[in-house]
Amino acid sequence: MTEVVRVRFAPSPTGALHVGGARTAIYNWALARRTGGTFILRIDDTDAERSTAENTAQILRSLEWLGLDWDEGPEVGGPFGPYFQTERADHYRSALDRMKANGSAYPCFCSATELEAKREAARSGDGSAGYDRTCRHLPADTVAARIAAGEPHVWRLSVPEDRGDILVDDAVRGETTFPASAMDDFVLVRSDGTPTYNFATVVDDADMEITHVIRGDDHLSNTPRQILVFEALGHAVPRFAHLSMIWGADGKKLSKRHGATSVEAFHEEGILPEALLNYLALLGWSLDGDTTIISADTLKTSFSLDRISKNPAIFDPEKLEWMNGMYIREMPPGVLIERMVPWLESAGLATADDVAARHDWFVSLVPLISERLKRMTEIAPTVGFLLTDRFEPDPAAVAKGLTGAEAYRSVSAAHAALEVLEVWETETVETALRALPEALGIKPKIVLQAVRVAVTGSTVSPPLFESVALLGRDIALARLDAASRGTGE
RNA sequence: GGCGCGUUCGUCUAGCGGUUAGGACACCGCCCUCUCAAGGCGGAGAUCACGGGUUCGAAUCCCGUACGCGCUACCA
Repeated sequence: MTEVVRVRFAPSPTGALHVGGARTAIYNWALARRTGGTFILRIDDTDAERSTAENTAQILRSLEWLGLDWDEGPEVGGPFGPYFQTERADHYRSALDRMKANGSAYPCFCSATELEAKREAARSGDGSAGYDRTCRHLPADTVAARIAAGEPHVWRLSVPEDRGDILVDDAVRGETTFPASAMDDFVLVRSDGTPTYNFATVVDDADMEITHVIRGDDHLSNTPRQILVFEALGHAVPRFAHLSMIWGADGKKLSKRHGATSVEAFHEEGILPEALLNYLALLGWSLDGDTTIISADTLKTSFSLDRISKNPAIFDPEKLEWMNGMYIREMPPGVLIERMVPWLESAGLATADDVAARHDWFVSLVPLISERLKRMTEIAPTVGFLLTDRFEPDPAAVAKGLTGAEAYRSVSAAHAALEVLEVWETETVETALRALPEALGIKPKIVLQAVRVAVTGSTVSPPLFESVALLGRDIALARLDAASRGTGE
């Protein structure tokens, strides 16, 4: 049986796309891509209070940034639209009509205070189902009269009396059964006519012919209820896969306290989309237990539901950062240069035109810095001394490496040695500077650190000789001269 | 309270009856070295939550306990 896979990611636009949602999206997308199926994006915007168009737009941007393209949904449309729940009222209405017709839904006139009391009673009693089904067996004419009179009412699911325990066959958890007795006649449609979550998602999943529901763990307990709705609708039940939660380092729900949690925030903090994708994919799924660097292409060919782990995972920013560094290091120079541009621009160090104009210069810069970067935000600080027109040595660095008689002698000797170079490139610079310590009778580390601080303004920098070469004769000499006189440039 | 899920190095995980319990991040040491990194080599780190079973043999199968989490809403 070769069934066409149709999966969906259904975020609620009540906030930005956070890492938990992103991982859910990744798994859905990966399964669709690996199986040649369809990845659907649906916006669960039924919470009118908190849903905003801005959030929706941001979620779409985050998904795109991660490289998760959807086949049906906002902006691309598709044959099963609309893809915003708020635009699907007629679908919920007709689904309810079908359920009214087959007797699987009934109106309930109980007031909020009555329900509260019933809940109390149920909970202090044997703990079984919540609602006591008061309105389930109301005479038909009574019901008709009360509705005609405009009495407020909700519509509830009529859980079949003869329904046995409900089996959820979950791709990650295996088979779990829920006693039918624990299922109450929950609300499908509110008194204002809007559908509840458990109703709307099932109607949508059924209408959109979703075959696999991959979502957060928090929905596992809702699944038997949803299965009941699928059955009432006479629709086949999709396959489920419930993902464990992602926690913060303290084992608590991930929140701002733990640093960045939204995809957008990681972007702003210099994390690469391929690194986030890789890290998140591996947080709860494994290719083989040994491989840690996994590309989107690998995901597309090798992702499978049966290698998703059951246990909750703690989000580890350090590993993400390490991974990000890996991706930066392995990136071809030309590509890294392109990716650097926005960061250079926002730091005011260079424009795209500058980079294009000195392309070769930037290409030779890449190997000097790429193995020193963990985040794109570190680019500006590490190359700033090469590009800035307002060179300001770090006072602490000066105090440490450019203070005292030996340091000053080193710097002026360096100036003298470099000044006479006929060819200004890494090799000649290196030869000239390496000869200094012996000539001056000063330890190499002292000499070179003094030159480093003078030229880069810091005790920590890319390789010195290369840096001096890239900086160019005029600027390098000017900085050495300034340093030897203890003034600014 | 009821129902459900989860529990392997600090962290992410491999493992699916017989392994010296493997890998990765982080950590420590050494090498490399002009700083910082990167890289190489090595190390420490897991009584597989606990207690009972089943079995010749259990991290792996069964039962229970503890702890954590979720659902139990006219939230999603």
